[in-house]
Amino acid sequence: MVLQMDSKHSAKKPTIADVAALAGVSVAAVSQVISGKGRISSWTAQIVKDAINELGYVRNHNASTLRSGKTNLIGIVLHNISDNFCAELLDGVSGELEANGKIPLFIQYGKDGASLENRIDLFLHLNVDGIILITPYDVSDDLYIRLSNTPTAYISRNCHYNKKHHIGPNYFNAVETATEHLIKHGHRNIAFIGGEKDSYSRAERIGGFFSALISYDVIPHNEWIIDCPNNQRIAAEKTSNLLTHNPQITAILAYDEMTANGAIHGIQQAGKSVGKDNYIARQIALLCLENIPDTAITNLTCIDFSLKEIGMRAAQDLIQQLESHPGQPNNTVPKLILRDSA
DNA sequence: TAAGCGACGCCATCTTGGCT
DNA sequence: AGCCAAGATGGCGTCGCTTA
Repeated sequence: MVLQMDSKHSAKKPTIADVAALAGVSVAAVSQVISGKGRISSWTAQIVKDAINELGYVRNHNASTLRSGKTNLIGIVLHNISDNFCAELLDGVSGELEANGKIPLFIQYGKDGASLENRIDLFLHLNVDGIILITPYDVSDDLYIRLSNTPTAYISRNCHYNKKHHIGPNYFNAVETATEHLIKHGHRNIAFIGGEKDSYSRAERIGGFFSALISYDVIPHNEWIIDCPNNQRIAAEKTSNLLTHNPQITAILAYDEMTANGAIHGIQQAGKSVGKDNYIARQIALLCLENIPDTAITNLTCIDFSLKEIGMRAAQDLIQQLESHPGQPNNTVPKLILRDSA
């Protein structure tokens, strides 16, 4: 019987009370040593630390959660971790959370909304302190209601900037900046290639494009705005066709990296080359509306949406909510990365 | 005034005891 | 036997008090 009790006792994890008993101090004193708060002499602190080492004591996270009401867990729900958009955002989000003592947990969901709601419910059952939702789409009103009692920051590709705690790439400003750059370098005949017709973010990009053209008194040509699926071959065909029938075009804005790569081939098929020199009428300036890393083979001028920075700002917004100082995340300013193509 | 301690509260889950 | 309310349990953080 005694042996059984001893065996059972030895298997039990040491608690703060065990540490206190071994150190000859109160539980409160041990707690203060562990947290670094309160007034404890260095002599007592050292005795407590020795007792902790001797027993192999580790603070019980569940008990700490019970007392403080905080888990320090932050649930990150994202669409697809292998997607560059999500990966870059996640880099910023997790870095900022860890720097503030939070534990990021992430989970991905499929395309169906039910799966997204299941993932969110899972985090709510885990009693996370807050949630960061990274989604390609705008969030439904039902989901907003479901998350209304949980501090949440939203990042999405197509976001409505008037919604609270919502941040995302500012496509309008990005394309406005890119178009201005081309106009300032003498281009008046600029085409826009790429994106699906029903895409919200494409509409936003075209809005920025038109805004820049109009503010510089450049006449927009609707027939030079070409939609295109995410397919390099089709982008090449459409670019070649456009340039063959409209030789006055001197610059192209490409929707994304795939479109830009297709456009390079299309420009060559039309008997021209990619470059900044629009005076000899044989070079087409090409500007990609998506960040292309320096390591890429092509040397394209492009727009950097600062996705890592967006992730950091969303995490900062969530931390402010947790500290009961809710603000509103400021959107990042897209940067133009100048290279050889435009 | 520094150092240390007791008591309380957190809250989901389990146990106990009383009642029908 | 079944149900329900009340109490106990787990480990920890912190307020406010006591002691030297």
